[in-house]
Amino acid sequence: MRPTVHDIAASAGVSLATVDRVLNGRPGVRAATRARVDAAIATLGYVRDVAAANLAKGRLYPLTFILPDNDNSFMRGLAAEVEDAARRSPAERTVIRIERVPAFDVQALVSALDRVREQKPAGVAFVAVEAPEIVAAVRRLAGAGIPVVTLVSDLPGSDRAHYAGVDNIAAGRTAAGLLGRFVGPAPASLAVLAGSMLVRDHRERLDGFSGVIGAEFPWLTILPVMEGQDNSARSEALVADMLARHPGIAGLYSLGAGNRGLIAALTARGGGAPIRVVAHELTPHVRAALVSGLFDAVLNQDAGHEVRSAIRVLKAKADGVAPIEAQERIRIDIFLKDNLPA
Amino acid sequence: MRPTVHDIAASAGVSLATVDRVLNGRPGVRAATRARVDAAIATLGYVRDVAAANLAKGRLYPLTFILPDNDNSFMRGLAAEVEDAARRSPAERTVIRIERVPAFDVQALVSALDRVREQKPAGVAFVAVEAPEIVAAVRRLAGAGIPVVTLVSDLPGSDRAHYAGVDNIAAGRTAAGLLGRFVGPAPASLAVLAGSMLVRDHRERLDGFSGVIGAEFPWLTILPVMEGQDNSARSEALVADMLARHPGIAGLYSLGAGNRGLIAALTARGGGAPIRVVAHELTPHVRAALVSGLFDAVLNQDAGHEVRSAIRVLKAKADGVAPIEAQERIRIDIFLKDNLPA
DNA sequence: CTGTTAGCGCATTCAC
DNA sequence: GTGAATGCGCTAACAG
Repeated sequence: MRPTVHDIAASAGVSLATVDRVLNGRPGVRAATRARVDAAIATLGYVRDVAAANLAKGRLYPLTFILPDNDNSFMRGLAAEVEDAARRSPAERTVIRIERVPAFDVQALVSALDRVREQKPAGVAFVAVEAPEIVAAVRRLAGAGIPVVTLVSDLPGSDRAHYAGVDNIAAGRTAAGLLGRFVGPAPASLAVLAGSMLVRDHRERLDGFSGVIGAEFPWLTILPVMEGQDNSARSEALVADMLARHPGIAGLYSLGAGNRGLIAALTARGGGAPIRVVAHELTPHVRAALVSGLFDAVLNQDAGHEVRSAIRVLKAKADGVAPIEAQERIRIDIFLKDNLPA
Repeated sequence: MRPTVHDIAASAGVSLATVDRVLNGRPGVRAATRARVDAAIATLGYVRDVAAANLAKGRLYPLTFILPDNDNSFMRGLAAEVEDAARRSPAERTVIRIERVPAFDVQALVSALDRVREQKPAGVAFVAVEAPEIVAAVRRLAGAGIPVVTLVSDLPGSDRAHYAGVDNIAAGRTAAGLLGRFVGPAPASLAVLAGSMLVRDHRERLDGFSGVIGAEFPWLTILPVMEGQDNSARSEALVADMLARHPGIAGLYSLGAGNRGLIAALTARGGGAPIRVVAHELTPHVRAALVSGLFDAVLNQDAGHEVRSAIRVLKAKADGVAPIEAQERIRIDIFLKDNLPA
């Protein structure tokens, strides 16, 4: 049987209350007494029963998720996962609030972060936009003792406690490793379709991609990056134009959203030498393109994992305990048509 | 505030004990009374606090893992993950026992399963070997009300409650999708190194691989499968011989263990046309081969995920609740040198 | 068939 | 500074 507070109280010759004071580092215990209790804890190998402690405290974890009101498939899926988690809240003693902010709007995000801070939640998760004002807002939260987790897009150099998202440089490198092998050993050119070079994920993916192509596939040329603003119509026009002007394109890396437009342009093109395509995020349209053979591979981040991980980490931080590191690393999932999930 | 058993007792005009009987489906309650309680539960939107229930029950989950005493890297890693989980036991109310059995020994596994059944654990996880005797032993466990989870290798057609492992047919298909694209559009031959066609994982991987090569890369020929018995020396000899006799080999799929021998044979070969290699399980040797460029891609199953998933599922089954499906699907991780985990 | 009561392991009043 | 008593939400004897 595991030792309980009663056992250590008896063993140290003190009362439950004193044990509790020592356990929770509260004042009002003489150093000598504290030492006796600590000794008992150590020799008995006591470990506190967190569930019982939470029950006694009636502890809840109010967590706030700040999500952009973007309406692309990925963000909708992310929001759905948060709502799912909210549905499981009772069992996990969490109380999840969702705040919506306009996408890519630094001021709106700053005021959301400040507003949320007033609610004094046990933790905050948000999709970061990179700006000094945001770094400062996160610092204010951390200063108020509220742990912050960045979701999907990180904010390096800030006081965020954790990043629940993929390594985007590795993602770009991986895309290059795949595409470089797919197009073969003959000189050819590669097109890149991004959303915007202003967001960190996209920049990192491009950096990783360019680095590996340059170093390991030097016979391949990367054409000037198309910035489709994650918008389908714009992406379609850009890609159609690019395909018309560069018949030697053997591969294409789509590192942002707006894949509907890309698919349309590729479909319209019809014949010609095959173009190998690697894209991001397994949305329904992308999935269809994979199945039809239009896309060759898709790199995906599992929004459900990211959300559940963010919650686990925030709870752990709120309790002052360490999360299981290996469990919280978000993988880059690679899908071919052959390993699509049911 | 969430409604408690007291609230529904008051609302239904009965005592706590009756509420508890209804909640836990125990006998000794008149249908009419039961209905009143159910109604109260529904209208108040009661959800039971599992933590409190477990505390009251003093419930522990004795779980037994039966692992083969194989000493390849993967199985050692798996065992280490189980031991890690055992270390976290107190916090999760689990009591984890590990039983070792000789690898691939049906009789030993059967008697282990029967022996474990006598201990009446709350659940059993084991690496299946396919045999009717094993199916029968699992049936006996299920008959005794003990949920069984197969780990790494499944036992279809048995009463196992869940399979914590990857879809090996999909893995083989994925390997084919990668290798087929890697070797390019010219006729060539592919070599396959397996452990043994007697184990289900390996058969399934080969089936998936052959299917996709035949259907989508018909210009590629699969050479007769080499069976290295997951043994390095034997694998090395087989591969060296194969390479010497078939200079047209453009790709190799290693679907079992024994990769040390494969690496030795490939290294000894030296020059010649490049051979693209896809292998399984990210062990230290395989990782090094990936980094050096000898291997192109590795399919991996995360043993830590599998163990944690098995535990979650067994606890859920023991409680008679449904696990989060999406969380329990074990993915096929694909690694290139570009996305190796730290 | 139903109700009363005493805990599970811990935190928190309030006295001493 | 320290201790005794009470309750968190639920289960499990034991009475009736």
